[in-house]
Amino acid sequence: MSTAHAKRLRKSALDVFGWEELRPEQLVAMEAVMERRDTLVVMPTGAGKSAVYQVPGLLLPGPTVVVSPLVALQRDQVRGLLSREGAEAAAVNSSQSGSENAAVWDRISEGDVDFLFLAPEQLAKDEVVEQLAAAEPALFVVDEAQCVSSWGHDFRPDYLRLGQVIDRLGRPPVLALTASAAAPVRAEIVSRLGMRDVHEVVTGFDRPNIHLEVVPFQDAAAKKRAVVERAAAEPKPGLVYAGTRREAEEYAEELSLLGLDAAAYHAGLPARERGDVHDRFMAGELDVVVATSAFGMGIDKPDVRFVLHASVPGSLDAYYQEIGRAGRDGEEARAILAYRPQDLGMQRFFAAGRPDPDTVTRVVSTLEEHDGPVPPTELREETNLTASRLTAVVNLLEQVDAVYTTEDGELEATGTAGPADAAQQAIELGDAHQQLERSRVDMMRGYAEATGCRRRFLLGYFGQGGEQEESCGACDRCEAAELAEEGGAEGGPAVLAGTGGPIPEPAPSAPAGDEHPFPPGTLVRHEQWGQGSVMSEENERLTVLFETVGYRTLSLEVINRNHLLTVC
DNA sequence: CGACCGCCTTCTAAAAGGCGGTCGGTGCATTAGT
Repeated sequence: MSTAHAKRLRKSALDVFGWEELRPEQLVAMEAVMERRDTLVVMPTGAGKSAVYQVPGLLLPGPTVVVSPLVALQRDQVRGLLSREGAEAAAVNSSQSGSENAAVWDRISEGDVDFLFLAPEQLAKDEVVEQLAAAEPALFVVDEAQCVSSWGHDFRPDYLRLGQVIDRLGRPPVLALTASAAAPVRAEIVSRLGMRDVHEVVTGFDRPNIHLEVVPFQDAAAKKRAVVERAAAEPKPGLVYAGTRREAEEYAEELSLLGLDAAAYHAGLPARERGDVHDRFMAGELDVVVATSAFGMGIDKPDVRFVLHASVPGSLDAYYQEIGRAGRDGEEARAILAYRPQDLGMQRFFAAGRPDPDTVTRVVSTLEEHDGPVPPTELREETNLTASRLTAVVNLLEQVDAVYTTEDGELEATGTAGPADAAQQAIELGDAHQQLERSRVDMMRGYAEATGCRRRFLLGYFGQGGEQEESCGACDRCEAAELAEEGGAEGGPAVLAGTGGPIPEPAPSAPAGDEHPFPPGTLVRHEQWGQGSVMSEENERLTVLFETVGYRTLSLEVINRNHLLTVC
């Protein structure tokens, strides 16, 4: 049966897209889609993720809906498909006029569109969901699915509502695609989208051609000098990630003064300028782009030689995504993190974004005043909140069953708990999420301050710790360890540029005595923190992701002495 | 959480330090007003 699918898939891949061969993971994922299974695909960019929906999308009867986070990305995706003979694609978004969007809906009702691209905010509109339901989509794709977890909670809360949209569309098969997602992120994608009996296709995370390095600093000015010097010295082209818009502009300015073709990129720039920087970088006309986190999604430039972080990002997920833009061509590339512990402060601040208790209480009491369902727009006026802030609160209330959404997208209090209790529970849920986000910042710190192999730490975080050798040979820590071995006991654990910085502990000499029953991947239970899974081990310490409190690092010695963990 | 800005004070003068307030990252869509 699956071979029949495989044959049709291969034929369509060749006829329409001109692909002679499909990779085994692509084919496995496509077959799952053809069998109408919910499917989660985690593949590095450049591995042909889009093909996983493009090929089946043409074979399945009915349109394929693709949720895509950026309008600019949608335009490229539509254009790419239209260049294929026999593939009809369109988008509905606010960059097009009302009549243009109306024309797309006409084409859809006539069965003339194979692929429709939408942002989640479009799907928050009742009439959009109705028109879509009438077209009976054959497949619901969530592209860049890590956005569900990373943006859904505050920034773009409509991502958390896609599960309900899928319900209202009659639950077509769901295909979620992402380039990187640690286990808890994958679990959140699956649960938020309401995916069932999920077929997961996860390829390896390792990018062995990317050399990993962290350079510690205490002094801000010293870090800045070093970043400029390093960006100037590394082979080009490269990407520098700055923590703020202002820093991005300052670095770009300094690099330009050194005679480099450098440009800043952030969301505060005029759209024209952003497009211009993007195009020049892609065309190879720029040596360095200095950007905030705004730069990256949809960028697939093969020859980026280095990604230099002038400021530490807020999670290893974000860090991995950003360094993953280096060395797509498989040639040598470098990921360098200029690390100041103080820079974590801003990330902790960002991680604190949760609805404040007063707002939650206000929404609850306004809902209670109505004797039935309320349209969200009306609620927005009454509470005087922006759409995204209101949605973030409603998402929390819905999770604690204080609110539910009717068939036509209106909101109603369930009344199962009193208003005060409902608000309290929602606030606690918001706090729990905040705690998790902070623990992710701590994991980023763990990487930056790791004394053992960086790659091992990174892969451990993504749940592949067990498959990795002790030493990768392509990170600063492994190189330092080799040096120390060659030169006897002298030399220390690392040769560090910069001034000062936390003195790293000596590399663990780890005799044979580090046997224990908790290899990465083990499910464990802690008396206080409940169930969790072991993410990584380093330096006689285990990092465990607990379902309720996030990441925690525990010393093996203490675990053993106090019997803290039991294997589930 | 930490950096930065502007204001005030300070061993009656100019510069320096303390203090409080503000800001910091991602984008969709929509609206008001040329």
